[in-house]
Amino acid sequence: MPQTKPVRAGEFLPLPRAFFGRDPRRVARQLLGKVLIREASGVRLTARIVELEAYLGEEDPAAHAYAGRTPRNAVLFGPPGHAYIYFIYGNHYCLNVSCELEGQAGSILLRAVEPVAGIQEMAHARGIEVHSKKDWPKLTSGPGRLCQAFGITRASDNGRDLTSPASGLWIGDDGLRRRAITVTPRIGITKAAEAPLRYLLTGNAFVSRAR
DNA sequence: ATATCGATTATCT
DNA sequence: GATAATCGATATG
Repeated sequence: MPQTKPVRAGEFLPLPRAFFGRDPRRVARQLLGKVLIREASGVRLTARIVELEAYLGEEDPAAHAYAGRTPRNAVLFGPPGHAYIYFIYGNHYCLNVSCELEGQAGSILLRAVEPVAGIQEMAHARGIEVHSKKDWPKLTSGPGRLCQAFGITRASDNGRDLTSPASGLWIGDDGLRRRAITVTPRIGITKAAEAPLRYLLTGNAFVSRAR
């Protein structure tokens, strides 16, 4: 679903529901280069999506939906384009976007974004100081980091509609034409660890590093 | 530069 | 009781 309508600088168009109502592998590729937007109390944070992973639902042993629908993963079984947020390792939140048609439970894990606007607000939320651009990757390079930078928690944001600017957390298109994509195995998992389902912008300095 | 480890809780066995 | 789609600190080369 390529962007055709021109967009003014700093302006974003929301993505239609149908954008997310497809195979997570296709959605993942098309989501690279799009922009995550948070608008709360008059402040706007934006960051470009540079790394993500596809999870294939009930057929994917690494997916939270593998064991079927539970209270925790219910959002994944609902309509596409919504935020599924989970808490991990007793410390961190991670943000997913639900994909595929209702009843199927595919999703995309956002692993890294490149800060565009609201740098100081992100630094404050992360509890760190950024003195120059070389510090920016510490803000949002990693699934836990980007959630902290954007103030995303399960309590505040699970189930949010990411296609709607009114929700205060959404994904927009500014018309940028992305460059090449690199595909690798997913990071940090033990089941189905070899499947090539991690997608990143080739050469981008804000992707998370393998641990 | 890489390696190892502790934090801290929801979820599952 | 064990594990987990992580991170930051510390140790070591």
